[in-house]
Amino acid sequence: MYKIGELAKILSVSTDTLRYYEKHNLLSATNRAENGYRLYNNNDLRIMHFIIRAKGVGFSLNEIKELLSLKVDKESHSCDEVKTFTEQKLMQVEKKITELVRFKDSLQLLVNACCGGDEEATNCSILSALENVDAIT
Amino acid sequence: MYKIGELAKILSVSTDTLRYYEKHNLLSATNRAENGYRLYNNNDLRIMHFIIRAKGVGFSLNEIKELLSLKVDKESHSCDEVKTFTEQKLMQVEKKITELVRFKDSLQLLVNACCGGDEEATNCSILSALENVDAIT
DNA sequence: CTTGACCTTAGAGTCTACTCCAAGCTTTAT
DNA sequence: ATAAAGCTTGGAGTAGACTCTAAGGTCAAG
Repeated sequence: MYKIGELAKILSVSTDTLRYYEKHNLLSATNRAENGYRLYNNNDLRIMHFIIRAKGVGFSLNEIKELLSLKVDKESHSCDEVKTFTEQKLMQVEKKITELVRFKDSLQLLVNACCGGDEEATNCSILSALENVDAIT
Repeated sequence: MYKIGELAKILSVSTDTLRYYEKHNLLSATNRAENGYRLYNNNDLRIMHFIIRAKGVGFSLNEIKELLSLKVDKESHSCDEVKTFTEQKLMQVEKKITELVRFKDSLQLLVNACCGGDEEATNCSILSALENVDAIT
């Protein structure tokens, strides 16, 4: 069990952020100590890792909340509903991956083309690198 | 040459957004008509595509501005400086790709594992899917 | 047994990235 | 020729995601 400050340190986020996420129903501490302190367990840690990763690749907290609430059970969502929603997200993620790979290629091109040789290149920007990638695509 | 409204339509953004980017030095229209209207060309269009893509995969406008200003020339940055900066970004992008692939695997797992069979799964969440992926990683 | 670090809540403040509004000029359609 | 649509600027307003402040309770170390 981690106190809020301990979890925050492990994750390199602020305690305020953790309380903010709780307030907005992304993650609440599994239980509380008798003194009222929040107590987080390893599952909470895992969820936070997920949130941080998802945020890093461009998902909003609302989207992340939706993803976290994805559960197949009789009361809430049917299997088909979850499947449809998830497949949509899957397509989004695949698109992001494609774009990142393209992005990566541009950067790689910039490093190689502009700084590969001995002499200094004088007119070498991310945009001219992108131009080439766009031409290929 | 596109007027601001035309470019906005092509890109599915608002004219306000284009003016906002100009104000914050991400992209200014290449020239102006005699009446003062902004006129954008295909290069501007290309830059906007880059901005939109970069934003979609989690880069902030400031980071994007930095990327766009990457140019190798004597006055501003040396080849080595650009190379170092770009390689850092490259690592960031590679990390994002790894995370997205992992993310994708989780979602795939959710679709397959929870909705593959005929009967309804009752305890099937993105988190249990993630648990498996984490176990592999 | 008190000092300092850490915890609580409630609420205010900040930064980013838009988004909207007002007042006025230009262009296009009827 | 006049109205609607689109452009200009400057500035205000908003949503999302924190971040900070105040006022107070808890706990380990000296």
